[in-house]
Amino acid sequence: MLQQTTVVTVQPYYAAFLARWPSVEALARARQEEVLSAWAGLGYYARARNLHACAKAVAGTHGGAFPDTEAGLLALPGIGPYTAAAIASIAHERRAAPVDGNWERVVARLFAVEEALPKARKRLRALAETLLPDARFGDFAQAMMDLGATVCTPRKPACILCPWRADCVAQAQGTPEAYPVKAAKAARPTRRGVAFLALRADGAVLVRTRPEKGLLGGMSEVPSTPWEQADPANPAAHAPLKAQWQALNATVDHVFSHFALELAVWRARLPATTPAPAGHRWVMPAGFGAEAFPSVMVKVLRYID
DNA sequence: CACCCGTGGCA
DNA sequence: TTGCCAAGGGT
Repeated sequence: MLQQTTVVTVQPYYAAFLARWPSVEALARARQEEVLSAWAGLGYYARARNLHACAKAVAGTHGGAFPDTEAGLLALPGIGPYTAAAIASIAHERRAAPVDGNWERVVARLFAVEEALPKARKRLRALAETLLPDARFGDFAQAMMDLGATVCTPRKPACILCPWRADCVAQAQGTPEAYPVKAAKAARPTRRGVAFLALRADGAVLVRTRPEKGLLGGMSEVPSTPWEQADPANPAAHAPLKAQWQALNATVDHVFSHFALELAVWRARLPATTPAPAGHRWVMPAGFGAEAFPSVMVKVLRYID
């Protein structure tokens, strides 16, 4: 959960997950829809699918115990170099360097690495390994992350408090904030679409499940046109059913990792007897909690009134 | 290797 | 308001 996500954001989700699935076996037995609905709002939903797959792998082929080596951990779904090293060092007290964004920043400043991220990643990792102590690997891993989070911060680092002040090349240069150097980011394009809010007389809303992979994979959504650079040419052609669609005087704005979305909302009211088209289902608001609505869809659903 | 993949808080 | 940033991983 903490991959690219802050502790404050993760906290309530983590507590809810442990309460609902107290063991790896329990999580392995869960259905993916349950896991995704419990993850809804956290983002990067492939993590939820991978976590579930990981639980199944550990419960099934490892007899319920996690591997205790970096290589063994790395073979599990959702566990990459960082997480494998984090578990190996913190849980198993093995000599490993979980190089996260904090480590990268600390190391980049210590050695005044001029190469820009993300290309510098391999170099930073190699430099990080040279810092590893001969004992207390778990403590060291967490100390590095906490040093980056509280002292060697992205802006206004508290160098005066840093135990490595005397060894830090960037500090000696007087420009610690100049590191790590980062490559220019590509501009974030805007995509547009129309969302179709079909409301049945009994209060049910028409919903479908997104494809298993890709953006918001496996999550629930209100049907919509494709999201593309240009305004949708003929939105009605993508409507899930024939109805008196009313274009609302409002748009939903949402920012994803690599594009911004402007979603117009069209709404229609239908008789309580209206059947759900193929691939769709009617869901009462009381059932929304069991759905895996990503944040953008929560915004769309505000226009139910 | 480059790109894809969410969300919310904060300066 | 805009951009940055957060305990990265998969393909």
